[in-house]
Amino acid sequence: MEEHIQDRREIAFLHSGEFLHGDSDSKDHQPNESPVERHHESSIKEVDFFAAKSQPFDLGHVRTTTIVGSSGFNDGLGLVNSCHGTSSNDGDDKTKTQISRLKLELERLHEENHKLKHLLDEVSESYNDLQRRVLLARQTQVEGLHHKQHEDVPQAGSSQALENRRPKDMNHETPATTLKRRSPDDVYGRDMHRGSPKTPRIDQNKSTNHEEQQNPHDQLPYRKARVSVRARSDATTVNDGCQWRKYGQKMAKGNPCPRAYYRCTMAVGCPVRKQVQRCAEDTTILTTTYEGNHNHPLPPSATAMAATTSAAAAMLLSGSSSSNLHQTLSSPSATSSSSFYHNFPYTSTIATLSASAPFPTITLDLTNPPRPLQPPPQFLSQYGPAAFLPNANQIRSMNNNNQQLLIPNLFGPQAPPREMVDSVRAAIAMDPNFTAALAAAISNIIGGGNNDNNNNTDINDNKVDAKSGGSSNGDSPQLPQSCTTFSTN
DNA sequence: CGCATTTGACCAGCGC
DNA sequence: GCGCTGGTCAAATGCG
Repeated sequence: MEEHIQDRREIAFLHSGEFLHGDSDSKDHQPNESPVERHHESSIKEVDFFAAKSQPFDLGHVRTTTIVGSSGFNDGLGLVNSCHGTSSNDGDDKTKTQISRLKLELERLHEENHKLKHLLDEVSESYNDLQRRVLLARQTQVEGLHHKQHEDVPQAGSSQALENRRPKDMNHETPATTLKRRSPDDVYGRDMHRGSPKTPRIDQNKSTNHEEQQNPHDQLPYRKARVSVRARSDATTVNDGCQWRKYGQKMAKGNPCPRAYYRCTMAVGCPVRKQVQRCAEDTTILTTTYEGNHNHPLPPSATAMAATTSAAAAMLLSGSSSSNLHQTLSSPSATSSSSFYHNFPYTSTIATLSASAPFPTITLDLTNPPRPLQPPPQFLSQYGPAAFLPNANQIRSMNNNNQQLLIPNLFGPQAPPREMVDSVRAAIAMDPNFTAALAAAISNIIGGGNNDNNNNTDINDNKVDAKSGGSSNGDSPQLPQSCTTFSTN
């Protein structure tokens, strides 16, 4: 992708004829350099190349071509005819000169692109950091509000009870990479010390706590929410564009199928983990539960789903319990939202979060066939047609013990992740509290180089693109946990 | 030989 | 306190 842009840019440059104007755009890089110096440098470049390529030509020839080349004409081949008294060999050499100039320009442009890429990375990083702070501020604000509103009437078993638990977890429990016990930093530390003598865990916990006290940002409950994806697959795991390493397997209670534990190995210390388990009732259904946030650039095939699940997790963590969501959806006072939800086919059956669930979990059910429906005009204009492609299904509540908040079957099993992204984004958009999360997701897609082609093809070719570091999700700590990737098999 | 997977042991949280 | 369960570790094993 980036190569394409680079090539296009270079081709455009060549077509523009600007390369014949000496180093016209080298001003950008060396603003303090005088025109004389630039011209001189241009000549030197040519002389050096010539010296290397063809010795017999004298400097006068070279200077002549340099002057002509700098004069502004944009027909390189015309140079041969315009030179008096030159032989056909001279013409060939001058053509070679032009080619060499082009090559030099290409090299310079490659270099420039590299610099720009680096600059873009820095900007993205700053942007992500800022975004994370905004999310943190919003989250803190919302949680403080909820605590004030409900501290007199704590309701066990309600989603609010779960909400109230969160600050406690934030302060006294590590964000637990291992879903409970450990922080991402802890994991990183362990990985870094792999092979060294095992240290007592209590010491590790101490150091972790110390780090958390020093870094309040690390206390974000980034690992408190999970995103589950239910999809039909015969493979042992879904192909989500990331590289995973299995580190454990357990027999879970109430399910004859073992649960496998994977950790992301695309980067050292990446805290993202996933659990894969087949459904007991229907073994063709594979449930993949993601948790954590990638701390490394993602391949293009992984970016879309990462944004989706990040947004979903952000929805859970932004202070919006499912009850709030329910309220938002059903409230007549919710102007645009309610009007939208009257047309939204799967909003009426959103399940509620229960305190029985150890973590707020949002489930994307991809197992049911799609059902055609008509999007409301305002939705189309706001979110685009992709958000309402005819693969959206009605929400269904799962009657399992986890009492998960369910996003309904939004997509068919072979639906492109982009559609998933858009649909989930649309669902999330309905709660005002999700704005920050939504912004994070959208910016992730836009800024992360999300491209539809990649996503759409990757979902079909079923190949892990783990080695390609193309699109950059950037360091995405701004996104709440459960930043994941996914594509169906 | 290096890396990934397997698998039994271990640990922490939770309910009784 | 005890047992159950979920989750992780790490040595053993398999594979290319």
